[in-house]
Amino acid sequence: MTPQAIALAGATATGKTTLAIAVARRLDGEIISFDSRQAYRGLEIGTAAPDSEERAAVPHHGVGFLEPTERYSAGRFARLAREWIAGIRDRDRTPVLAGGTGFFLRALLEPVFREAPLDDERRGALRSWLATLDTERLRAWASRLDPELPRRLGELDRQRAARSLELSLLTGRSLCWWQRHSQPEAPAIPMLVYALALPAELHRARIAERTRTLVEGGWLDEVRALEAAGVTDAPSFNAVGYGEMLALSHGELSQAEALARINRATWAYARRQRTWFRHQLPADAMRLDASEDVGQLAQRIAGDWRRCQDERAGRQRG
RNA sequence: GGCGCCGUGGCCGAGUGGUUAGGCAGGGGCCUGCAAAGCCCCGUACUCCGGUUCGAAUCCGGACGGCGCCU
Repeated sequence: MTPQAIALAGATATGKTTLAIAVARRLDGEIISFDSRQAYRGLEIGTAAPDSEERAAVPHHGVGFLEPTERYSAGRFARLAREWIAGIRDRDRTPVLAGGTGFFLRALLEPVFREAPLDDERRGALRSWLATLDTERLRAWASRLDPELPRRLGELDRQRAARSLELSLLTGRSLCWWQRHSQPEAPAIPMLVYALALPAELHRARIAERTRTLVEGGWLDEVRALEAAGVTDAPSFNAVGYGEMLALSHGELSQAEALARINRATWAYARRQRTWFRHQLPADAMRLDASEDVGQLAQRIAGDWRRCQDERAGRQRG
């Protein structure tokens, strides 16, 4: 299957943005971010989203386009990304996906099932009601209506229990039923997938450096603007570090303490990403050492891509 | 030199004769529409040496180390 796009997956602070731009430059590409927080307008600084210079150099999609109060999800991302990819290919350019939200990337590689249309109001009402129940209750109820799920996942956490309940209650079919019987929402998109990884010690150093850079880049002002806009309880605001920066702004934390906490939280997040990319990527994903020279990495990726495209051209001729 | 206090896993820190304290840090893992989210799992430590006791991190003695005060 000829790949239709390139995907660069990597944990925070692993150099995806820079590499993506280097690759896009070589292949006349456009970048699609699969990052659940860089998508928000007004959180670009603290999420280390590509800056205006980078975005001027290469067209970007999926960055800074959502209101902080909006909800993003794997399904929504996948629908948007399919359009972006189609558009880029229509323009005879190369889609270069880059990001750290592995779950979003998967929604393209192994599309989620097509769900019966749910009434947003009923769904919202149900969610708020479920939010009031304690975890034990949710878990027991979800397991009763969807007994296969706990067998597969082990003891359910409340987020998954609530999701399962939402489907059982609103559609009369369990999550597992849908997964088995419903068609994928769209065909899978074949991609050349690369996983960027850094040795742990270096990775930690990069994270500390990144935190410092973000603060120097005006993170505090960004957080104050969000507070002034009254969105500190919006879905976007639980991005790493924003709570700490708010506390710093209020004088509840010293700058040193805030930075230390943010580093810890970022590392905890990076660890989860490392685990995801270690086990959840397609088996043919290629591993890259992100400490190598960006130019050489980009060179190699561009070479792989051209080879794939040439093979297709060859097949078509022959 | 004398007197007093203290000595718990990487760190903090409970525990005063017989249950895995706990927190932080660290590591591993899960993941089908909230994913920068939500979860799960992992360390038998008590400075050392003797003694008392059926049994000691917990009591007694000594050594060593730290802190404080005194001369």
